[in-house]
Amino acid sequence: MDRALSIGALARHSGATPPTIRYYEQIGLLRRPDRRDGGHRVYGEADLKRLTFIRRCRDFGFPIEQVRDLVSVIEDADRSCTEVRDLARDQLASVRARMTELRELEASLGLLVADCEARCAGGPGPDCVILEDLAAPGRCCAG
Amino acid sequence: MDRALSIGALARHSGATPPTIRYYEQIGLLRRPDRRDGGHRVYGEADLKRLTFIRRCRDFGFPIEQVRDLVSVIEDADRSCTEVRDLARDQLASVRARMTELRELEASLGLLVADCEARCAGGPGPDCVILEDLAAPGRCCAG
DNA sequence: CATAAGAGTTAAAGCTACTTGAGCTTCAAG
DNA sequence: CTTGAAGCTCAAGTAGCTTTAACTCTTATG
Repeated sequence: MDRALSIGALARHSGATPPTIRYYEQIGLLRRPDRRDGGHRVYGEADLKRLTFIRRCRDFGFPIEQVRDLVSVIEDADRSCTEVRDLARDQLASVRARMTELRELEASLGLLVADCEARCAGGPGPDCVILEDLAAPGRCCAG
Repeated sequence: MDRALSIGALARHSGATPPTIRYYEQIGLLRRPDRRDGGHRVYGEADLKRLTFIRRCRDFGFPIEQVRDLVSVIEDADRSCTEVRDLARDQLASVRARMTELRELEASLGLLVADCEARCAGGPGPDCVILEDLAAPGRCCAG
C-alpha cells in the first residue's frame, strides 16, 4: 500500500522539483525522510499527501510561513478549521487587491500601446511623444 | 530653474525611497550625481525626470533590465519608438496572463472559503473535510 | 557659537522562494 | 560491467530592493 517513492517520483506526483523538495526539507516544511543505504531519500504516501497540500497552498498564493501554519492546523487536533477559512479569506482579499492593480496596469499599458501605434509609428527615440509622456509625472500616456 | 535636490527631496518627488535611489545608482540605472563638500548627493530636474520615468516603468511591471533598454531608447536617437511599443505589448501580454491566473485563483479561494463556511464551521483540524480536499490532488475544494 | 535633531554617508547582510552549479556517488538497465 | 540517469551535498545566484550598523553632515534653535 505505502509504496516507496524516490525524490524524483515524489516530484513527478506532486508537481514540485527535487531541489524544491530538498529545500522544503531544509526549511522544515517536510520531515526528514528515511534513507536507503546509499543515502537516497525514500518517501511514502503520507509525504506525497503532505507535499501535495503544500504545493496547492503555494499555488493558492499563500506564503511559506502561512503554509507552515496551515500544515500545523492539519496536524494539531486542538486547532480549528475556521483558522483555515480566515487565512483563505485574507488571501482572497489580497488576491483581489492585486487583481485591481493589474486591471489598472492593463488599461494603462493598453493606452500606451495604442498611443504608440497612433502617434509614434517608427519615430526616433528622443522625439517620441510617448516617451515624454512616460517621463511626465502624474498623468498617463494618453495626454 | 534647475533647483538642486537632495536625495530625500528627489525621493519625495519621484515616489522612490533614498535607498532605492542609491540602489539604482549602484546598478547603473541612474548616473552618479554631483556631490556637495560633505559628500551629499545633489540632483537636478533631469534626474527627477529620469527617475520618474524609471518608476513609472517599474509600476508598469517592466523588469529592471527592460527599463534599462527603455531608458537607452530615450537617449539613443538611432533607436525607434516602436521598440517601446513592442516591449509594452509583451508586457501587456504577460499582465493578461497573470490576470487569468489570478482569476482562477480567486475562484478557487472563493470556493474554499464558502466550503469552510458551509461544511466546517468550527470543526477540528484532523476531521475537517476541507483540509482533506486540499491534500487531494487534481481537484478543487468543492468536491 | 554650541548643540541636537534629522538627513545623509558607506558597505554589507537580509528578504522570498527557490534555482543553478560544481563535483561527486549511487542506482538500474542492458 | 558499463553506462547514463538520477541522486547526493554544499554553496552561490536570482530580483529588487530593504534593513542594519556605525558614522558624518547640515540646519534650526537657544
